[in-house]
Amino acid sequence: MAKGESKSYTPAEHERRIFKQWEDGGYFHPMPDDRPPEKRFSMVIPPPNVTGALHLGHALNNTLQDILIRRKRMEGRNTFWLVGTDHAGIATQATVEKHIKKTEHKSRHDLGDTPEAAREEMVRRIWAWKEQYGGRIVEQLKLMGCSCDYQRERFTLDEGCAKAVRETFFKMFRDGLIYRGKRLVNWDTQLQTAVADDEVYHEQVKGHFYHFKYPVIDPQPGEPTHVHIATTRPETLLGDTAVAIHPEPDAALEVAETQLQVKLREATEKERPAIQAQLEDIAERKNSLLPTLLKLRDLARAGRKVMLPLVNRKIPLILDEWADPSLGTGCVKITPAHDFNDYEVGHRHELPMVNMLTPDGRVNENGGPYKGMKLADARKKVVEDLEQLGLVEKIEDRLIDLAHSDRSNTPIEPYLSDQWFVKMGDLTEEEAARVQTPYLKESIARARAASQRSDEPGPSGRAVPDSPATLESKQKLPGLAQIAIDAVKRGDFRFHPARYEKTYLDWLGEKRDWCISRQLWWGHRIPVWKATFRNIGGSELPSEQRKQLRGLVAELENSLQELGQIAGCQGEFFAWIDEEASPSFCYVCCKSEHASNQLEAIASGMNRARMVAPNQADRVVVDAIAFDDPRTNVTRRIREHAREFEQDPDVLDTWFSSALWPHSTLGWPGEMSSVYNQADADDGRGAARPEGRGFSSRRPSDEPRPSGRAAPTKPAAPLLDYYYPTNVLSTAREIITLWVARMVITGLYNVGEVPFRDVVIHPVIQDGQGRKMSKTLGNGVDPVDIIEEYGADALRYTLAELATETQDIRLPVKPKKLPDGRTINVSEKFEKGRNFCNKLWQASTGFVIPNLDGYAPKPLDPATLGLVDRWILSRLTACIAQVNDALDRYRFSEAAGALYRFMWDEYCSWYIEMTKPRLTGSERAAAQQVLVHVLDQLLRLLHPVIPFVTEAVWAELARIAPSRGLRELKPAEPLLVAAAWPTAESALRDEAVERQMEELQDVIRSSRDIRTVVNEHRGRAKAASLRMLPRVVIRADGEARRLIDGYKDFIRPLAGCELLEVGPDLAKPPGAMSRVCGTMQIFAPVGDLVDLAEMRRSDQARLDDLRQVLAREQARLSNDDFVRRADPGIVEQAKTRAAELSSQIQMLESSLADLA
RNA sequence: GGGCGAUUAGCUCAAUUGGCAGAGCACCUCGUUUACACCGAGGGGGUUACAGGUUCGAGUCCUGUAUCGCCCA
Repeated sequence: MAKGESKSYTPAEHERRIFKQWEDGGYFHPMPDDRPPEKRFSMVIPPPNVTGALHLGHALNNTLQDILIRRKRMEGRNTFWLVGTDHAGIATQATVEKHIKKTEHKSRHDLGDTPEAAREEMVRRIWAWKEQYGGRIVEQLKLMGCSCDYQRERFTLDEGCAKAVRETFFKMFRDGLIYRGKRLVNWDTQLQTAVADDEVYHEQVKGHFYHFKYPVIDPQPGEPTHVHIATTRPETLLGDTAVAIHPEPDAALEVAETQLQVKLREATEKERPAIQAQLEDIAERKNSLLPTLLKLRDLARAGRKVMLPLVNRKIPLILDEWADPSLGTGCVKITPAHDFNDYEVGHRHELPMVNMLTPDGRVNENGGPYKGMKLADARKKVVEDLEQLGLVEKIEDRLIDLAHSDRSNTPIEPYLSDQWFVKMGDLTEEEAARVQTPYLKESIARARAASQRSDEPGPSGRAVPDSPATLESKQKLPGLAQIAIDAVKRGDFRFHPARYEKTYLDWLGEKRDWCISRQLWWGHRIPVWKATFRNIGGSELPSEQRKQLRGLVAELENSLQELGQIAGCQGEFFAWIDEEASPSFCYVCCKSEHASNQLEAIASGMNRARMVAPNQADRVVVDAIAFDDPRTNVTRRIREHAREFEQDPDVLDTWFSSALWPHSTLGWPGEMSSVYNQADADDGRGAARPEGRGFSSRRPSDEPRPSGRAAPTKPAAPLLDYYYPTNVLSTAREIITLWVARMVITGLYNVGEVPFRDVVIHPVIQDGQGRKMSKTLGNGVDPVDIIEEYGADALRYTLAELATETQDIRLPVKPKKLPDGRTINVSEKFEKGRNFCNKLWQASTGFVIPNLDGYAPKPLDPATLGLVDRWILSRLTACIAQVNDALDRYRFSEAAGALYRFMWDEYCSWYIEMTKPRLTGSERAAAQQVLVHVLDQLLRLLHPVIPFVTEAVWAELARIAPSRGLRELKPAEPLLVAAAWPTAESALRDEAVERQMEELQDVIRSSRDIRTVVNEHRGRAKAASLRMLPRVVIRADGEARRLIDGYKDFIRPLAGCELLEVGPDLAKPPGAMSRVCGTMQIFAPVGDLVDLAEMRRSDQARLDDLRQVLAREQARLSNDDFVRRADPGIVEQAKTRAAELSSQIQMLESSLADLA
């Protein structure tokens, strides 16, 4: 670029080209090598939803990760950042379903003639959708400059993940950690699936509060004839199995009253009326309601029942504290199958659970005459019918907090259904005995050993051998939640900021079982087959038959193992029966898809067309032996035991595969050389093999794998071996529970080691009003828009600077209309990033590079350099240390701030400015060399944050200054992405030089200040403003004098004065304004330039300020306590300061005196 | 209901072990000077939400209140 020609930095001209250079250079695609563990660095990306797009939160998170990994790469580590996407079960399926509904007016069930065909077609459609939109995420990451290994991109539904999912499921199933149970779940009647709590949102809707009466059966004289209940969901009456009354309504009311009175005493004026009203309500209840409640309580004690109207079922009155006498009617209808609280009550009282709902939201056969009606219709009809019977007391309007499905926006119904769960809680001895997985098994053994030790009285004497607590703790053996709790308590990994450890521990401490089944089609299908026995059934099982049943399961299991042996999937079947719950069938879990295919073949009646063997050799084996070979008869025997095989239709919760992400993506299940769980690998024995097709939601178009038998042992997993555990996981706090905790669990369980060392929780970006960014509010910012408007580096810099340790950050958003008519959301905040990049670009390509004519670096000793050079080297050293320290502590904002201040304030505003005059003199060569060296180091430091512009400048600089350094000259690396990270050379830090520089800066600033004040007044007087003060006189002595004298020539242009005089006892010129810098006094004669009376006012104000500060300091010093008790250093500081101030005040006073 | 966080300049946020409350934007004045107007020089702007307490000294530690937000029920 020609000198004098200036051009702003234009990101679009550089970014794509530079990114391609990085990728082509293979810098993001590492290979395991011989670097030791401390010279490696790995991360896995939190996989975004494959059909979604990156939002600003992703941009923030990925910026932070990229900063970390780029620095580590420059430090010479072997760095690996795994990238990929999540199949996001329900979100993706719902999106595609919505799309099909809109374009074809079909539901997913209409996509095929048979349910199976519809399912296959739907899955095909989702895959097609994924192909179309799934690439978007990766594209966006590349636009941002993220240095992920794009060649190793993964997907939670790919083969490797499928394999890991099956392996994990199988192990957990075998260990007894996965079970099937009836539970109340959030049911989405539209999508017909259970949805997780985090997929539910609550909204206030207008509804009614219905008051009904249920008749008491055979009321005696004096007894109530009815119980009064109130509900917002009348139709659930059909599923009522009890009515609850508080066991001590009188006492409960007393307690409530006392509490309110206490509250009233402490209440503010504003709160009083509400509390008063509540108190009156209780008093009223004591009169009117309590007598009835007491009678009902007695009826309940006597085991009396009420008649449930409409369906005419006799249901008991029960005593339970859930019925609060200070609320509603004091009695509560109990519908255990359709209400979460009632469910708990139902369990406490062992009530029957009557489900009255079909999966699509209609009344089922338990609803008698209402069968087949939609819930809304049933509600109307139930109320009408009760009216007819005279059982409706009143109907009130009321706002109801109603749960809605995030995915379909329909109201959630609590629904009792069969689901698969992972057991998270502690284990009993019996349960622990089933565990074979090494890590868990050893944890159990350790806990057992520890509890035995604690039987002996400890040093605290607190462990009493026979106390109930000890007995209880002895029985508690660690389950999955506990091992993850222990890991963080041991310090196996750390949260940043540390406070989030509490979130993690609190959640895990609840040890709530994890519902892993989803009634969806998009996901990993649950690898379990239900085998229904012949000739066995009924829930009441005589002991004789029970024995027979066990024999049957054992035989089935044996036959299956035999089949496994023949078909090459030995040890890959596991049969389990819950005799109590399901005596007519057992579950068979398949470890591989190949094993599952064997069952499928048997299930489909030996339909050979459906057989899928991994290769021809297997096909022959299976055909020949499993079906026809009279020597074994194994399939015949299996079919003799089981009347029917049916694969579980559900898929797994997406988080199940996400939980495995850090190890499944690195090649688990495969063998590590330093493997922890060798035993487990042996246990798997059998032939692990590449799978034929994706196990679940399989892609019909998938090519069969090349044939050929796999090695007889588990494949090696070099990535796992080399990169696991990863170093850092960076994510948002809302998924500490959903994801982080579960990754720790599976990492320990499967690999025997936590998946990461540091968990970085970044803040949430909100809009300017503190609201979440969302589509509905239209306040979201698209990172791609920001990249187009300001450049990727601007986006990254701004986000990095925002990333403090707080939990929310606000980003004021405003819409902007583009020339093409689109309106996008932008934020002025990004201008700071853009300006920052431009400043760097201008300084480098506009000043440094054009001034390098004759650049000829030679080894030099920094100690021989002048003040300015030594100063910038000292500041550079400080900056390197600050950035290192900040990044080591994951303080991204601090690092960004340190870089900003160094680049802008120190390098540009001072160093470059002070270097300008030196470029013409004898210092030219050294100035050029230091100028280049500091820029070189600065580019390296900035690269992780703003990789594009730094790489662009790097290339420009290399053309004219390929060799750089101070003591030692080195050729610049070809690309900055792989250049060495700077080291802070403590020898270059020179605080004396920094202090001297501060004095110079002070003098310069004072002079500029005078000039500005003068110009302001000249402006008002309509006089032309001055670029330079004609004369500045500095009264200085000793060190200060020598300093100023030595640098006079470049102080003058910076200070903006034409003539500069320095001396120990220079006379104050007449009509001069003055400033004080340390021990120096600065005078600028301005009598000819401006009205002195005005100047006097300006100086007077300054003097007053100083006097105030001095007064404060003196007050402090005259306080005995301060002088006696404060840190001596602090007192000394205050004394010095006071002395300085008073001498400065004196100087100013004297100069002010003759300014008139 | 439980937990966590925030409240500092008009806005968005810093402030290390308690020791002189700062930055960017916006605003005001001046300036197109030889890298940069996406710029430079200078300036104004603060009862650190409120009420107590500990301390020689509190934005910082403790207690309480208010408001806002998030997470979990």
